[in-house]
Amino acid sequence: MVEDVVRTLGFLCMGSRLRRIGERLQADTQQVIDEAGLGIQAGQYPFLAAIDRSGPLTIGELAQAVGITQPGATRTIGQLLELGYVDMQPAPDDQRRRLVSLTDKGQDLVDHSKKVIWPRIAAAVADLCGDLDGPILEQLAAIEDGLATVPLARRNAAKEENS
Amino acid sequence: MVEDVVRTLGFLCMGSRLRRIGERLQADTQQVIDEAGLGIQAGQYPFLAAIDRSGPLTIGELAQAVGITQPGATRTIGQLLELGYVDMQPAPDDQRRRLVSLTDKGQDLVDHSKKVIWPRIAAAVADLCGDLDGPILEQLAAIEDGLATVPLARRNAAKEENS
DNA sequence: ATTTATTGCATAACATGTTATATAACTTCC
DNA sequence: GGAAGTTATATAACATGTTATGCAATAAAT
Repeated sequence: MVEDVVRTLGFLCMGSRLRRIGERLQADTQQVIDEAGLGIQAGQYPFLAAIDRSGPLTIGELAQAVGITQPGATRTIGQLLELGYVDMQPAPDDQRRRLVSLTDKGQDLVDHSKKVIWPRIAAAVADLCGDLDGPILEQLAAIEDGLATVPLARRNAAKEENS
Repeated sequence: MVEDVVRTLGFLCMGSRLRRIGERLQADTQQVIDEAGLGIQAGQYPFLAAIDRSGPLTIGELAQAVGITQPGATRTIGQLLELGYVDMQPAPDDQRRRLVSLTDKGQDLVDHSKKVIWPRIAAAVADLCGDLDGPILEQLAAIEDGLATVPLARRNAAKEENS
């Protein structure tokens, strides 16, 4: 058994730690999405959600909304275009800007996700860390331990069993 | 001004959120390292720290210690070999395993880092989130806001000014 | 009005994580 | 003691983030 240095070093490795947990959480989330048979990546959802919430947005606005850089947004939107979930058109008043909107297929996916998948994911994550409190390092440890014990995809069933 | 969807969606986008914050924290950490004139990447430090703490480790043990997959460890150790901070030799009893140890240069870097850089980084991160408490989503919001207000690299100076 | 600066997006190059798989070295099991 | 399985590492292929930079469209300046 090897010591987990990143955990041991605490604040010093906070960046690595958060990234690592984020990656695991997102991988677990992906599993939930896949089990539901939806052909989409977890990282693409925030883009669809942003448009659903705010109406058509430009690439730059999407990058801001999702909190990544513009080239990253350009790439993900390219994927969503390929998948047929969004549509892109030059803004009428400014030919530089590209307005990205949901297609019917994209809106259907969002509507279905809102009903079926998003609540499930949010509930599973809430089950994992919703009741935590206290210093962040302790909460992160609890989250890592929790994920190792019961993966996210098993956390809805567990809740339902209790009802 | 565009709404931050990832923040708005809370638990639903927790994975993206943690990753995003981790990436920013690590970028800020890198800045501190660069300002100190050290030729090393933030993500390489945990490997050096792991060997420093536990003595020579194999690639697989390093991967475990740092919490990434083995190919990732292989690559980072390759970089550290190039940089001359570590040395790698087949284990005497098992030729498959490669024992990675610190070179003198690597040990010097670790010793210097322990004295000068690591406390600085840990203090800056502690300044950012050490006093936080409460639900994780609130703490994450505070961390993001805090980073946006005063980047990590400015957080030691600020502390020292008060003394 | 035409030059100059700025803005918005695309693209290239790179960083660093992942999964899948090949290969060599050890173990196991008749 | 040799065949078959297992383990440790390396490598390839891919995902998804970044920075740097080019180009076209717009805005600003003289």
